[in-house]
Amino acid sequence: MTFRVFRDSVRRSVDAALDSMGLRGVEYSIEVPPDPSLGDLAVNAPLRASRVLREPPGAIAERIAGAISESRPPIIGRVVPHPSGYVNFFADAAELARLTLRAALDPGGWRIDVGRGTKVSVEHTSVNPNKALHIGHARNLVLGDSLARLLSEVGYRVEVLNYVDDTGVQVADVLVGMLYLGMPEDPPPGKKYDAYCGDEVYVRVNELYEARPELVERRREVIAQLERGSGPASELAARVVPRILRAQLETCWRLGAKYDLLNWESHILRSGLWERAFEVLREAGAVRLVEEGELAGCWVLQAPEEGEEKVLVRSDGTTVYAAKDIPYAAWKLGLLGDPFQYRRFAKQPGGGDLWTTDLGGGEAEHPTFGSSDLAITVIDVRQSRVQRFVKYAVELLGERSGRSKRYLHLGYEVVALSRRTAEALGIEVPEGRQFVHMSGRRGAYVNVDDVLNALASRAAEEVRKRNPDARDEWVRRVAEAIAVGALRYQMLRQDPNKLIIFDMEDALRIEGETGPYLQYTYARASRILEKAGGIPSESLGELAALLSAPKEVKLVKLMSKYDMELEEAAAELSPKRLATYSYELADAFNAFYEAHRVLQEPDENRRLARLALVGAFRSLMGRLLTLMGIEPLDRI
RNA sequence: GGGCCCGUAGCUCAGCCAGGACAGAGCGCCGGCCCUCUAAGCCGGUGGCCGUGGGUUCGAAUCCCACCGGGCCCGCCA
Repeated sequence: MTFRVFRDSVRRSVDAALDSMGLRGVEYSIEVPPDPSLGDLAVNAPLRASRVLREPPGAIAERIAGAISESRPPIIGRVVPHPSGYVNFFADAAELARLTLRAALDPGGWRIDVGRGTKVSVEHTSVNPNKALHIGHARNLVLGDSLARLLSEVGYRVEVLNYVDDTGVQVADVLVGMLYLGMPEDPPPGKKYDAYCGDEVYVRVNELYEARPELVERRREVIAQLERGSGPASELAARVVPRILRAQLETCWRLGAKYDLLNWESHILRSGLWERAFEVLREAGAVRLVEEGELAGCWVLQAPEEGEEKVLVRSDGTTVYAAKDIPYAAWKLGLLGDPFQYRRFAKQPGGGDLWTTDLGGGEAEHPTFGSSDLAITVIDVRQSRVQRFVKYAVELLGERSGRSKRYLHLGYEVVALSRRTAEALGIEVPEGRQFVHMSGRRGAYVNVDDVLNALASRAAEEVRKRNPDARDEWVRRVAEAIAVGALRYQMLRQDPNKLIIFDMEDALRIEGETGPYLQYTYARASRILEKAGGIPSESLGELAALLSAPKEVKLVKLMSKYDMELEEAAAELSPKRLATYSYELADAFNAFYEAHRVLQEPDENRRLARLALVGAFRSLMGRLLTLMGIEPLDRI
């Protein structure tokens, strides 16, 4: 409500000026000038108008500026025509500061509601329950969790889902190892259960398939039992899978993620949802039985482009993997009713229950799940093709039921390992390649827990250096928060459609554009406020006018764009923007911090004004960090 | 063969969707700054025919086309 006020005022003033010059209807854009010394906003109307008027842009700029200067609202300061054909506008610094400080310091202020209660489900993480999370999964989790936080902040009702593929090949591999190869169900002492199953059992079993082909047959039987839900493999799975899942969740929670509900593939398989979806798709003519050719006997989905088709039901009557995604997506949007019961699965750190679907007797009282207006699925780009079919199918189901429902695949590129890091792990890197893809089956990956542990011990050194007398418990806790901040920021700042080449040495950096830099800056602000004993709450208006030094003004301006930045980030489903904006803010704060004293400022009013500025910064940075799932720390 | 994504400073990346005023950060490298608000910081310097070639436009890193280089996807696997 602050920079936006300025921008809207500029738009109104320019419209009025154009009107008075007989130029109504000239299209122009409002931009940010390349150099702040030119102005805070620039309008290119003169360039556009010069085509119509056949007059040099510079001259038109002068006329427009003249027309505006006469009567302008207080938020608009100077209006400066530029010979290049722009009219530049300066916000009135005092007015902008007043509005910004007030909004930022008001705990209930700056509420944004573009979601208006629209229900959105965000599915993320969804790691096969047979191994520990590797850093690729971390990218998924961080993207999804940050997006969920962001959407919730701007007024959407968000439901976070985590899909558990408990009937797939990957789980079956682990069960094969335990059932037929004598691998113990319990891990060796000190080994986390998900890491044990993934690093040892899963990898070993996959090594053996080639030498012992009969194991592949065993696996087939295991999968059949899992789908049916009976037999010795199924009984073993009932113990092993939840145990792995809980170990994975420890890592997820460690990273700050929260979920509302676990959706189990086995439940979806037995829910009858697929049969219902299939029925509707067939009636709609989207699915057809192929009569001849290679695909004879298969039911295929025809979509979304001409000639593209995807087999959903094999000629032997079994369904393919993609056919499980469709009923799940339909459930998310409430298109086929709700066949599930629900019960509590776990208590999450920081409060809040994690629920799970159930097919045999849930709890009588439970929140309403599913039935979202928009379903967002966070999965890597390799799934794009399948996701297009899912989107097509489920949106078709929506149309058939006369409801407007949307399905969105939020894709992102995978995380690969740098040559240096891969070689350090003993992974062979082909000549000429700068990176290598991770592979769970081959054991070629970097676990999230290991990265966090390395980061935490690195951070602990630094924290200890600065706080020699602090309690170990405090140092440990702060170092952990810094480790999470570092990893989350790294995963967030990169554009989702760019491959991340993970390098361990690089990842352990906590200087420069990193999460810890933001946390450090936040702590600086916190300490000033702590020592000052509080923020002035009165006469903010007069105090704000004292913030006239360039570095103060620059910081205020950046902060004044908070709501616009959030809305933009939400509209683009781009939590990355939060990372970029936060870094700019921290940068501006540090520049201010180095240039001006706060506590030692001799002029009392100026001191109070700066305190208010620091308080406003701390408040906004704290909110941004929280949205990114990075813990704001008052002291580090 | 078809489709999607990436190519900007030695390295890692912003900026591109909604085209404009000298192309920005971080890391690295060189040189400065702790006089009690945390130097995980700050200031200055170094460094780029924005992959190539066409086109559209008064104007292109940004839009369109072609090409080159790299990645991914195209299974009755999951």
